Amino acid sequence: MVRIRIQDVAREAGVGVGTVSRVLSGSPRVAAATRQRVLATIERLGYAPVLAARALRTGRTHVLRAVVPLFQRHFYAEVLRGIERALAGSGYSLAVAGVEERRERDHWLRLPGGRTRADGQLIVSLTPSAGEARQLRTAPWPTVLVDATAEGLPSVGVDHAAAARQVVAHLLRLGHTRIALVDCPADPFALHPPAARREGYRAALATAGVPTSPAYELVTACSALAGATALERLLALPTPPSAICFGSDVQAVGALHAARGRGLRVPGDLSIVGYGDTELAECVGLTTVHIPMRELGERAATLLLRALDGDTPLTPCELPVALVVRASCGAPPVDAGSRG
Amino acid sequence: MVRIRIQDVAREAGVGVGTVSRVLSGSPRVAAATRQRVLATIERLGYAPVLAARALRTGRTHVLRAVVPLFQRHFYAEVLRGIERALAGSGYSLAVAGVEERRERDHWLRLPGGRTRADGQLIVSLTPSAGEARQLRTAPWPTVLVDATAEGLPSVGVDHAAAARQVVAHLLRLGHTRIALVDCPADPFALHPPAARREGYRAALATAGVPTSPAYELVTACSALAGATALERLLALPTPPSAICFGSDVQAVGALHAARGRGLRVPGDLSIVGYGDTELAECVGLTTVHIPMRELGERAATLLLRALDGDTPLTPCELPVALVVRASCGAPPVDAGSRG
DNA sequence: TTGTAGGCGTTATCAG
DNA sequence: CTGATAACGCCTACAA
Repeated sequence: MVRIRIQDVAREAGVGVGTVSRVLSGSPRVAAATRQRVLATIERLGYAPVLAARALRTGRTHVLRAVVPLFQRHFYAEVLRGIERALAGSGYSLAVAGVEERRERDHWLRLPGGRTRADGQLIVSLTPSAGEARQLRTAPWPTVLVDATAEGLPSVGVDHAAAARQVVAHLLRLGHTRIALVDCPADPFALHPPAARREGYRAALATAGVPTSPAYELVTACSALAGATALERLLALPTPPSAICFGSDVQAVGALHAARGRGLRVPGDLSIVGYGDTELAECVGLTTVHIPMRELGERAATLLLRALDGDTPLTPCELPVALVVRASCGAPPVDAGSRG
Repeated sequence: MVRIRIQDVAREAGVGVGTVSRVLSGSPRVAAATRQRVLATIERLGYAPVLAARALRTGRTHVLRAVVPLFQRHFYAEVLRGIERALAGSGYSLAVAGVEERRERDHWLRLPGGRTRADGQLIVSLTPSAGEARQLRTAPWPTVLVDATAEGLPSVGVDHAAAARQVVAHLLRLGHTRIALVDCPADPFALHPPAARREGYRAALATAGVPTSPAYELVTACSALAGATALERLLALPTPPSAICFGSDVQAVGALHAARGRGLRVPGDLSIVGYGDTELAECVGLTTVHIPMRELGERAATLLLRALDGDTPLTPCELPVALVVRASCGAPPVDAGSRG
């Protein structure tokens, strides 16, 4: 199996390499008959261009990179899927740079960044520092942030504050007043805990005139175990909450299971709300917030593609979230209501 | 921001490009002092080689491709993570080719295969046809199959038959005799339903002298809804099973939830076993089979790397599975046991 | 141990 | 409209 070069096609078709190249790039400056002949020869010989040569000559690799923290599996799996879909048929291929530790994160967010020179970059759930953002902004290739923002960089995300407000409003409507928040970091490497969700939570309570309490605000890891542990902590409080909003479905399901194991009825004795609307939530009937992960990826990739077409500047976009009401929330128990 | 070439480094360091290249490739034929000087210059100038040029020259792209069906999210997410880990620091980057439809599958399994010319390929959960396998075998670059097998191709997987035998043996030990199997296809594009799990299931029952029944063997989609639907079908049988083995955790959790919604106690009235041991299973206390997805990816990538080092031939490898006993299985209800 | 030159397969520029 | 030819940046003989 010998490799066929553009030269071979040219010789076989009785034309020059330039013509073959023009056919390949869809240039209009080729006679229809010639084009047909060249195309037929390409087909017959099974010619496929060597991308490295093309990349060397043009300076474009036709590779896009996605930098993804591999922790929140449900999230990144769906986002990647969306990206893939947007890229299908675009001529670009996707290089995935998985990030598990700080060193890797820094490596990929620092500019000259790594092995494969990509034509553009998608950064998922990772917040660049001011310095990193500046570098990214002045880089020769575009970067789009997904579920994160940074000064001057295009991004696609959702309004976590609004989402949290919706959740709390729903619980208030059901009659709850003792509502806790168990959050988890979106960016595992962020220096500060996630602020948006907490602000939405506080704002919704403030609007309703319900006092907040530090004891009702926890931040913990994004795992079922952490969710269960947080639940225990809250239940041990002198005045335990009658409803808990979690920062992720995994935590919520872990807590849900733990609560039932303790003999608590959900939603009878305790209401629980997740976040994300992953498959998990659907399986167990968890009320949650739908985060359009797939669309996030798809839109971000589309945006990046557009930037590559020279269609700058890019406008950041924010996708809507929606409360998904399932079976894990109800009215607070009567004894709890009286104490609230 | 101007691009720095190897030439610039050479000039700046007062050496020839050959020397710089030798330093880059770690050749021993460079004086220590010269190497130091070159290294320092590289650092100072922030030089990074243009991979396309290197690829063109050497014929190696240093890109590995993973062909992955994007359906079974839990599975592919973990496998990808394992692959990533194995590749970290290897100098190879990972191009992910997501497969959602038959056309895409065929595209990637057919040889000249697509945009990025990769140095090697990992195919996950997709079974090549005889013809495809032959082509892959004679290809100039190696392919490793993950959770699939094909004549003459190296693979890493698990023994699904043994896994199913373990599950059934466990249920038999608990006293069940009316054991159903709700399976799902591993390869979404396979022409035949998955055979290994079913064979293990049948073999275990046969060994125990328990008759099998076609009505107890279902194959359906890998979703919570499909699991719930299958449950309904089985419960509607004249003699419903007292235990159900599922082909995936998602199905099992869907069924678990549906069963409880129907007022059945699990494990009191019905025992349920999942498959995979995804996060899902842990969250809800599902007895299941641990499939080492991450290790699968890691081993496969390691194998591929070894092949790239010329360390052929590759020996297929099979990773062990293990039953994970949680709370979803118990003894059959007494009335059921008497009828079994 | 080091420098020099040729070529990897394409595309793009320039004459024709 | 088409054909020759010069880069693109790097690696690697080969010569020094």
